[in-house]
Amino acid sequence: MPAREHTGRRRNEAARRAVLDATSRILHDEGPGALTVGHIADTAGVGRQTIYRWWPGRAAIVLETATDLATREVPMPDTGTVDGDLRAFVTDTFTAAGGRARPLLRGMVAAALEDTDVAAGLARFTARRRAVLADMLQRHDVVDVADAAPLAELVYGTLWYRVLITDGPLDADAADALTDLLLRIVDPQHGG
Amino acid sequence: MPAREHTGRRRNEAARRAVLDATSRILHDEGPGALTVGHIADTAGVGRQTIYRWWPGRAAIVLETATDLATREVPMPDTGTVDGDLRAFVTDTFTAAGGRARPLLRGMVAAALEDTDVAAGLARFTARRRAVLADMLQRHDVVDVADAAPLAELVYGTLWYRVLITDGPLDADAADALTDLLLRIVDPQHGG
Amino acid sequence: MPAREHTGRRRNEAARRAVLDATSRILHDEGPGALTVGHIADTAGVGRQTIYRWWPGRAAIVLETATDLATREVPMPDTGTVDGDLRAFVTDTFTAAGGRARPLLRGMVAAALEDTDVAAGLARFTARRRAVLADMLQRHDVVDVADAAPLAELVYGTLWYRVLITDGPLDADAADALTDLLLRIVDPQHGG
Amino acid sequence: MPAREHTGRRRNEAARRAVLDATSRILHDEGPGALTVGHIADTAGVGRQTIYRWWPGRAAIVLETATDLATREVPMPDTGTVDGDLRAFVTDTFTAAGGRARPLLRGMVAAALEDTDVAAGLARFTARRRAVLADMLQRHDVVDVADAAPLAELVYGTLWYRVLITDGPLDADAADALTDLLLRIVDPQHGG
DNA sequence: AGATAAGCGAGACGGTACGTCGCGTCTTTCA
DNA sequence: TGAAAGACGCGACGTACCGTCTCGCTTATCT
Repeated sequence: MPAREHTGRRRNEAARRAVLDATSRILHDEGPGALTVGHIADTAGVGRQTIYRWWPGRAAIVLETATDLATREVPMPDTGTVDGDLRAFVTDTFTAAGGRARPLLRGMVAAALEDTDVAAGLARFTARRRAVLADMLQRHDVVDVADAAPLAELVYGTLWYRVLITDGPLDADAADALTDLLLRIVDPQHGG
Repeated sequence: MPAREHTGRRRNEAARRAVLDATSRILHDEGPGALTVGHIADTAGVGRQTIYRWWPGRAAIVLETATDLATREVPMPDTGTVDGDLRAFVTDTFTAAGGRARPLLRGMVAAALEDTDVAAGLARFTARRRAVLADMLQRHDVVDVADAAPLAELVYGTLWYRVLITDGPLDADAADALTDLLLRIVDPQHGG
Repeated sequence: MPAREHTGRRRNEAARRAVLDATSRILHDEGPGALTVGHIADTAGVGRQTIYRWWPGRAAIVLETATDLATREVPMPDTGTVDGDLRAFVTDTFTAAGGRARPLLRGMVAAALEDTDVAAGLARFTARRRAVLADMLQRHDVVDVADAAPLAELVYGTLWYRVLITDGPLDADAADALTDLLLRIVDPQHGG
Repeated sequence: MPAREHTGRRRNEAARRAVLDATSRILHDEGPGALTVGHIADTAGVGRQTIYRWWPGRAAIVLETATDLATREVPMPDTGTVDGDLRAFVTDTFTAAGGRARPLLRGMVAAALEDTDVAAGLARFTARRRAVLADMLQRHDVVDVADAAPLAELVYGTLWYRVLITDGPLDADAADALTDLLLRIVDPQHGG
């Protein structure tokens, strides 16, 4: 009586999900030190070889786990104003990153720091996120095209800084405070 | 004729320096993957036990190496204007972090991500750096007390984001661009 | 092209043999001081973990090596007389122990002296050897049952004494001399 | 307040005794695995360097400890008969070796097996003991000169065999049994 | 329908780094 | 000035993971 149906000579999608879930769960519950390939395999109920068949190593698993999760979190807001859109986006982003995803983000950077391929993947992933935010900003004429990218970098710089360095708060209040600050760049009268 | 004088029953300061230097050199020349305790010991010409006698593990060595180095880099500027002081400080900080110290900073975060004690040390270290910058900003009346800390966080957030995530530029130009952006918060007319 | 065929998830018997052979060779060629687990592993072309997977430590390897070897050395003689059988057995035993096996026997005792489990194994091994000799003696009526065991002990006592303490000769002459002495116990007229 | 008076520039005899006593006590109470130079030094209340000033290493300490002890144990009997003298000598020797000295003897062989100098010392020591017994036997005309040495070897062979291999009994009964056996060699009528 | 092929859980394998322990040497400090 | 204290360079210990491999099985696809 197998715990998971065999799929014969086709890749077993359930096994893939089990690996990603196990990775996420281990990082959250037991910390990054417990994230070994063997432990992932055992937790997922999967053979180690199955992991190496589909991922080049532990780092790649973390990257895929994190990107899989992060992509389907932050929707694109449309409130009609820069203020509203930016505030909504930053709030969504911060609360997502500050919650259950936080250990995953930390794990992703740890993986990137010891694997250049993963570092490249992380760079690509974050570039995509910044582009989304920059696009949103440019929809509003008040923001110069030249300003959009730097502003996006300030948002994500603050986010990662708190995730990685200070373990600082990433909630609605933090998002509001940062939004206020950024709006004083976008619209100088704002902070008046 | 020993390569290094014994100091009898006192800690050998030369051995400590050799370990920190070896750590810095390995991170810079061979990358983080080569930073094993055994390799540090060999490079420093030191027994492994000597390392474990004084440091709890590899992570702690990296932390000490980085803090040792980083503390004696950025001097306190005094040009008389916010613009001048901030620009000078950010430029010094960025060029320091963007040069030889970059692999060390990356190593420090890698170490912090796998050791809570080191994470606390890193948090303390970075808090000290932010405080220095915030103090500087507050010397100028144009900056509200409440604004100083957030501004400092934007500076270091950007710095670490580029070091860790995007491997982005950290030079005088990058410092200028960021300074311009921040001055639009400090002094709304500036960006006018 | 691997130097040794993998056997998948079954124990690799070739690796086991390589370890035992390496142990024997090291003890003989380089002495007991060179018998470290790492050196055995390197000589056998085996990972250290493979050794620890199957043996609790160096001592157990030596025990297995020695018993493996010693068991298939001394055949059971059958000349028809006590004199002939005893002489043949002692000669075979002495020449075996006095030749290439000598460093192995010394190593086995060294191992037993630092590991109680190995000591028990050694006791069992030697008891078996004594029993073989005692059985042989009892096949001849001239020897009382009560005498067989003590006589066997005299043989092996002498053997081990020379191996461990005096490094004395263990050859055909030594075997003859001891046999003569023992026969004066078995058959008082003999020495007359 | 030192536990032991310093003696200035002369060797401190009390320290030597403390080391030998500590060695004996550790071997007896904690087993051979606990016999490290550091532990001897601590137990003796002596600096490690003091040990290395007077002994070449751990093995030499064990050798000296054991010879020191063993030499002043077995007196020379004189009952007037071979039977009486031999029985008394073997009994004294066995009970001495079978009691508190047993771990010391085992330690001495362990030391000899890893140090050729100690092995030579042990060979010398045991040769001396055999000579004492052989001399005693030769005082009685019934024993041929040629027989004395082999007989002595049988006695000590049995002793060490039980100490090192079988952990067999070494008491008055064991001594009696062996003596009876040997007397059948010395005097063929004896075993009638 | 039987043969074949690929994925799977399992676990042994050759390696490498870990952190600890003991060795024998060295210098300082104390009495 | 000998001895305690203890740091040092060295190297073996036993453990934990890594990434590779073979095994014995299951299921889908191809003849």
